[in-house]
Amino acid sequence: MSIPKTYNPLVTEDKWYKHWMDKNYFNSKPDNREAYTIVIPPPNVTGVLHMGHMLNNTLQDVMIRRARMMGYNACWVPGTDHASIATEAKVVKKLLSEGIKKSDLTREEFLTHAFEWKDKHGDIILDQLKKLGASCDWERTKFTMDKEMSESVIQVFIDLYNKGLIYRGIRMVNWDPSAQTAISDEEVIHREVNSKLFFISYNIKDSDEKITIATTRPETILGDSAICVNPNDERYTHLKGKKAIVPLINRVIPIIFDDYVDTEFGTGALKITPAHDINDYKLADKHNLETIDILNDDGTLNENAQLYLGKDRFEVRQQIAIDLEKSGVLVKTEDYQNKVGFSERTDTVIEPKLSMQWFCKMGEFSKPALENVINDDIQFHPAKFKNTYRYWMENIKDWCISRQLWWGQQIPAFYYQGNKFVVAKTKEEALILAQNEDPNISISDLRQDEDVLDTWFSSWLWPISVFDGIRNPDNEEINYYYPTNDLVTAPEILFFWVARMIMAGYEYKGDLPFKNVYLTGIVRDKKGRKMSKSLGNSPDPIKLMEKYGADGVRVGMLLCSPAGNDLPFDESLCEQGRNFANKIWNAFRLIKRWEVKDVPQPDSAKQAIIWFENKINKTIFEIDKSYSKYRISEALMSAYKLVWDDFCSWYLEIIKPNYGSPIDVVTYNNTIEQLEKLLKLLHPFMPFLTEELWHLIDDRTNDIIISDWPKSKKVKEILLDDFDIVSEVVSSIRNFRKQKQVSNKEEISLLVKENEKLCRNMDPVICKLGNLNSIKYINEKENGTYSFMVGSNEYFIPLSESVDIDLEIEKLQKELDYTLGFLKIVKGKLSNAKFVQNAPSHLVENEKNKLADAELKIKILSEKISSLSND
RNA sequence: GGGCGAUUAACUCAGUUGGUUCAGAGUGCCUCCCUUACAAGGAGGAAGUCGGGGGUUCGAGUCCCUCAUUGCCCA
Repeated sequence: MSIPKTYNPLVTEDKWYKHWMDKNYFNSKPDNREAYTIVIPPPNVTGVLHMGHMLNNTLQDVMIRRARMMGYNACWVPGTDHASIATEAKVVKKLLSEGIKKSDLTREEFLTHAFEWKDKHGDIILDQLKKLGASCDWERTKFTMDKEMSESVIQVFIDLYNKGLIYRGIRMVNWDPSAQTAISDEEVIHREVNSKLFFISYNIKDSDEKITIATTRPETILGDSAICVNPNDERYTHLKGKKAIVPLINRVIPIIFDDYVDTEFGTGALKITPAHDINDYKLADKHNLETIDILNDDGTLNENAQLYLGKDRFEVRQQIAIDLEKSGVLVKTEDYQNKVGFSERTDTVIEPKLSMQWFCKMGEFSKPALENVINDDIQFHPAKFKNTYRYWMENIKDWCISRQLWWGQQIPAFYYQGNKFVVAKTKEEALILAQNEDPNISISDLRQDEDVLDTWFSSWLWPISVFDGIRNPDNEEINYYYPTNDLVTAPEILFFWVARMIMAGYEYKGDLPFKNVYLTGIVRDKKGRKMSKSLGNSPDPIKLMEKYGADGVRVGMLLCSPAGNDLPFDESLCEQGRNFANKIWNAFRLIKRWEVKDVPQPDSAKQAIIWFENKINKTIFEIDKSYSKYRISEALMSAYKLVWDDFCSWYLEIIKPNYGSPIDVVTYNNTIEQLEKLLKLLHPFMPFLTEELWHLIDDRTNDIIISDWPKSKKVKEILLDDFDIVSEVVSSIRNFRKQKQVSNKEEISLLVKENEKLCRNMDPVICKLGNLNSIKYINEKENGTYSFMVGSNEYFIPLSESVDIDLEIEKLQKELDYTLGFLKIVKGKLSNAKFVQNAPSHLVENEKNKLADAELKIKILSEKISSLSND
């Protein structure tokens, strides 16, 4: 059989993914095994796969594949969310390009278009995940607007309303004039921008005096209902009881006093615009001021503003500055940096706006949600996020859950007789409730709330609703799969989503939704910028996978991604991943090309097997430990080094038969056994390559994806230590060959003066790797040789040519100096009475051993130097 | 402004309850080698005052204080 020199992932990946699907390995059904469950953080239906998804889903796939191999009933539930704002915006835009305006459509017509769009584009991202190798149970794929998912959402809304946890109220909300909807605090991104501070003077009524205020939003003076100063500010105390006149529109407003005002900022006089600033609103409430809303929903000015009717707020900001200047009331402008809120979805400047919205009370929910994270019932990895979480939970505010959109679950509130309303699942049920209030009401009097619910109001139920645990709280699936095990997500949505799922979990299941939360880093480019579509600095994951193979990209992503730390992505990481795949491929090629014969097993091979079995056992132990601490990149690195360094560079080199010679059966079989273990350890990271090799090793029907995860056995540490000495001896021999330009092909011999006990079992290994014809043990040092030391033992290689004595002495002197320095430190410790008294006895003992070793070594080195000097 | 982190080699990061030769890994860099699995490779090598300063301790990368720099969250 001829095997290509380089591994070609393209031909194997699709083949094996299809095979796994055909065998239905990803599918899970409740049985008597223990469940291991992950629910995917549902990507946005409008999304295409980006590097963040790659990282996130690779991690989930690693966890789920390992769990599957460990014998759990592994279930990874995939799906998407409906992303109301983003999707609606996309659909509106698409319709507009076809000449259709949203306002010309009925709600039903619009939703038909939206679902058409979803059917066409909504699953792109899920198909892309298949390329990555994601072993999701695709039969369970959910969408947050599926019928049963929506029913769960509505049921929860009604339930919370009936419990008094959902209410309707006028509040200052974050208004997105572009999407024309309210959004939650969490969807507002505050950014520092360069703006201007406008100083505007207001006349005082019945006086020649003026009062000057400073604002970054001059257009809002049209909505002013007071000017506020600090009662302790002596500049203004005489204005008590006076009124000011708003420039341009000449509205008369009171001057009020409140110590909220910072005397240092601006002029110390603050204009109050209750309808458009949250702090002003609070002051207005306190001082009973009028509220004048000057903005339309699209961000243009309305008739309350009196001027600039129908013009956009930013246009007005420019114009009003000119007009104020003309009127001589613009005192000055200053450059100013301030933070401005932008919509996460549309990147439009958010306007604080008073409006009637639906809110969900958070106070009660936050208690168990906080407590169970603090006490580690739910563990965060890394734990540092507990602090951030605690802070948020302790300062939590009610959640604005209504959105002025069509794409989403319509709020099940039915109005009648103006603002009276009832909350019910259907209009028919609502009618019964309404008739309790007023028997004369007919169904045609009922009008359903136009708004939909926030998308997060769907996704906070995700771990429950994907198993239908809201509608059927005691069904077999929810009882089996819930609580789920691990959640992998980005810290950015810790509050949006993770916190709220925890709340919903305790509310609706009385239990945590997941036991562990693994928070990934943010994928950044080389310059440290977050990868984003708008910056265009993100590589296309699909192209990366075509170039380096899915396995290569998976490894590349994981190599440098410790939990919670940002990942400065570089394509070279994927290259490293691809190279690793190729390395394993070639190790296999080497083994496979050997001719296997019933010949005696060389001692070197026998020893190598004993050593490598120990090494692999120790590494399995370490890998399992890393997994248990969610240090996935550490687990990968352990496996990487085990394969590359220990298996390829050491083990295979030892057992490799001479060119053209056959290998003995025992060694061969053992090597295959070890290789299979390695492939299993690698499978979660590199599913495609490992499945391919698994079947190239042997034509078999069982697959590696469902094979048993290797179990670590007891490790004989002493064997590993002995091998460390061997590798040091071999390295020294290689150095010798390099320095003296002695070819590897030329056999040499080695003499050993054993000053401290040496394990000789491994000598055949040294002979093999060093290409030695013999190792002889001697009692006296040999002159005229190249020499080196490992520990306190001396090694000599006889030379045909003469030795550079000065160089040898220099080398020895260097080592002697180092050892003397070391001795000094050890002696210092031991002569310190307090150390000897206070330190644990094993440490003192250790220092004594170090002292003895160092003294022996110094003695040997000194002798060598003096004998060389005398020659 | 309030809160929480971070600072260890050129880069990205480990370093557990303070205690072995503890200053590490991977990448990169430098030297040599197209040797018979792999140049997508092999064999070697250099590289850090653990951000600065103070303190606790027999002992500090690790604990405390302080300063500097920097990131994130909230207002």
